[in-house]
Parts: sequence; structure tokens; C-alpha cells
Amino acid sequence: MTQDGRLIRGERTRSAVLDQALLLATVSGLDGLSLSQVADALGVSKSGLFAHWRSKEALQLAVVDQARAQWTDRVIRPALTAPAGVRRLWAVHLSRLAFYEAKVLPGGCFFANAHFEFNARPGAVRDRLAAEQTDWMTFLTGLATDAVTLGDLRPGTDPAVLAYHVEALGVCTVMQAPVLGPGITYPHARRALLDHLRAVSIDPTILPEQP
Amino acid sequence: MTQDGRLIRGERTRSAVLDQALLLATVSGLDGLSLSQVADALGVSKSGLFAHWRSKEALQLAVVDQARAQWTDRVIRPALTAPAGVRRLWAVHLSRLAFYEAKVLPGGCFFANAHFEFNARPGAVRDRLAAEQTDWMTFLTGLATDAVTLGDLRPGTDPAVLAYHVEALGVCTVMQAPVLGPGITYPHARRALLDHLRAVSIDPTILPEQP
DNA sequence: TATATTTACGAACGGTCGGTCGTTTTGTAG
DNA sequence: CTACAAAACGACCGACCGTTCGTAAATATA
Repeated sequence: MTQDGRLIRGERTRSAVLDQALLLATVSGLDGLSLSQVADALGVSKSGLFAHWRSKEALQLAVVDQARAQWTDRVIRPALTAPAGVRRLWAVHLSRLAFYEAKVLPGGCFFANAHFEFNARPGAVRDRLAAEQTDWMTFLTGLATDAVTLGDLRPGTDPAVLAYHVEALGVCTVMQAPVLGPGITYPHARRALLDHLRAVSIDPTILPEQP
Repeated sequence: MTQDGRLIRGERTRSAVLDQALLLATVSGLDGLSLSQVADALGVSKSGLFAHWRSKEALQLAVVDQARAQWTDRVIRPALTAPAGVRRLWAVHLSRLAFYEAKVLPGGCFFANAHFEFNARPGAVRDRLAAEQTDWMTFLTGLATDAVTLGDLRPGTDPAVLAYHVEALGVCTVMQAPVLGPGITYPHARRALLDHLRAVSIDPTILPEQP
């Protein structure tokens, strides 16, 4: 291991593998993930992957964990620590983007997409994803208890029903999203969010970059 | 071929294969469908399947088509031809059941589940499923233009937004479904629907049986 | 420089997959 | 019964999969 803070070789390839696996999982699903394809895409030997994870399932779980961790660090935490007066804006736009990215734009172009646009059938991986959905619900509830109520987000819906919608969408929620509709492109939605962020004096760089 | 109306041998196995394939697709997804598993589950040779469909994708498309045809014949058509005064009830309950079956009860126990709880990534099959979602939206719109408006089904939602929700759920819609929640089991929901059907003098047998 | 450990590699294995081919069984018609 | 066509079978193919293993290269420590 190096004594300074730089990544040693193992950690660097480990990170690259996880990123590539997440990317491929958005295409063929977490079930359809192929270790051979991951290795070939990186120009790395397939057998080398087993030096970092003991099995394919272990790598899949690592992908889920990293995706959740990144989403939490880069989006949810900034949202929760934002000034109280602007959390409502965050709630509406994040839910809108998450919904938009996760389902409406297959194979899309945005951070949130790569972190939601996979699903899995087998047991352990599916359970991990279910936990992730619970986290998202917690996040929404956290927003609701302070600057905005769930009723504001979706009038007439109690939390239990919203929880089912979270389960149903596999990731986020179903709120009123009037900006979404035919003819509204994704760059349009993103630009609108950036404008809003600037308008309320939130650092727009907390919004993940487009790859 | 026989001269009377009975199914000849080929059609019988063809139907059995489609049913089994639909069942397995609800477990591992339409992508994860294995011809070997289908054949083994039926005690049939794998190579015999290629006498009915030229490729695996052709069989997958046939599965989608049959699922949609059955759903239309057994559920949507009866709903559309129901007495005008009760279509609102149908709309609410069908959407509720479809939502419930398709997403909340994985590996469930009901007709609608087996016809919705699969998804696919590759091109042709995915396109076919997208067409199915459009049909469902048309059905809901057809209900709305007569006995009930979409506004009644989900207050404050315009059709464009609802269309996105249809896309998002992958099958149906997101309407107000107050009966769904923690502790509300599926038999509960089904019994409630049967009671409602009887209350409005609709033949309950149009509701598909539980397998 | 010499040594030890991490890291990556290439070859190979058993298994499953979709798909092909020639043959045999099954059911119908003459 | 014979003739014929539909239908199903079993063996086999090449490809890809996840995984193991022995070995070589890269890197850290001394």
C-alpha cells in the first residue's frame, strides 16, 4: 500500500470495475450483468475480478451499495442540509428528476438514471434494492416533516399509499409533476432545475454532472 | 388435423408452452426466460419448441401477445361493456388491482400478476410491451370519456401526466387507491372487489379465477 | 538490492444456453 | 392397411457463462 493518500492500484481498478458494472447494469439489468463483458470493456482479465469479489453476486451487491452511497452523498445529503426555505423546491424537483430519469428515459444520460435504471430478481440483490427504496422513502419523509408536508407534495395522499407508490416505481415516488409531458425534453428539465437552484442560492455543482 | 373443434396435438402443446413461459417469465423476467427450463418443466424436448417458433425471441413475443389478448378478453372487454353506471367502479378497482398485482405482490397469486409481472430489455420485446402500455392507457381513456373523467380518477392530474405515470408503472396507472396499505392483504382486496361486483349486479365470474 | 505480498494474468473446467439436424413417433386421410 | 404430413424427439454444435488454479508481474517493505 502507498503511504500517502493516493489510490493504490487495487483500489483504482476496483473502482473502475464498479463504475463499468453500474453502466452495463443500466443496459441489461443487474441480473443480466456479465463479468466477461465488464472485464472486456475495461481491458482487464475476467479472472482478476475474483481477487476483489469472491463471486458475481458479491460484485452485484457492491454495485448497489456504491450506487446508493453516491446518490446519498451527492444528492440526498445536500438536499437535507439545504436552507429550510428551499427544501420544498428540492423535494419536488428531485422526485421529478428521479421519476423522469429512472423510467421515462431508458438508457438515459444522467447520473440518477445510472443509479436507478437497474433491477434484479434474485434474493440478496433484490433485498438490497428494497432497502434502498426504503431509504428514499425516509428521505422524502424527512423533507416532509420540515419545510413541506407530504400532503403538499401530493395532495390527498397519505404516507402509506405513497410508500406503495415508492415500491411501485421501484425507486422514488409519484408526485404531481406538471412540468413533465410530451415535448418536454430532458435538457429542458435539467436546465429548469439549475435555474431554480441558482435562484435560491444553492450551489448548482451539487447536481451531478452529465457524463 | 381433426375435423371437429378439438385442439390438435400441436396447438395444445403450443398453448401449454406459452402458459409455462409466462409463468417462468414472472419469476426471472422475460429476458431471463430459458427455453430449456420451459421444456423441462413441461416434460417436452427443447428442440420441439423450434417447430412452433423460429427463435427464442419469437416465443417471447408470442408470450406478450397472448398475455395481452387474455387480459383484453377477460378483463378489459367485460369492463368496457359493463353498464355505464358502474364503469367508474371498474376503473378504480381495475387500476387498483393491476397496480397491486403488478408491483406490490412479487411472485403473486393472481391472473393480473402473471400478465404484468415481467419486463424485458431487448428491443423487439420491449417495444411490444410499450404498445401494451399504450393499450392500457387507451382503455383508461375510454372509461374516462363516458361514465367517469380522468379527473375523477386522479384529481388534479392531466392526461399527459397520467400517461407518464402509465409509462412509469410499466403497466397501468397511479390513481388514488385508499384501500391499499400495510396490513391490507390481497385476499382482502379481491373480496372487496367481488362484493362490489355483486353489489352492482355484475357477473363476478368475469373476474379471473385464482390459479 | 533482496524479499514478501498484493495484484493481475492466461488457460482451462464444467455447465447452460440457443439453435440445428436427422430420425422416429403420432395422428389423419385415402 | 398404406401413405403422408405434422409433431416431437435425442444427439450434437458453438458460444458464453462463472469459477478455479498455477504463475508472472507489479509494488511494498527491509
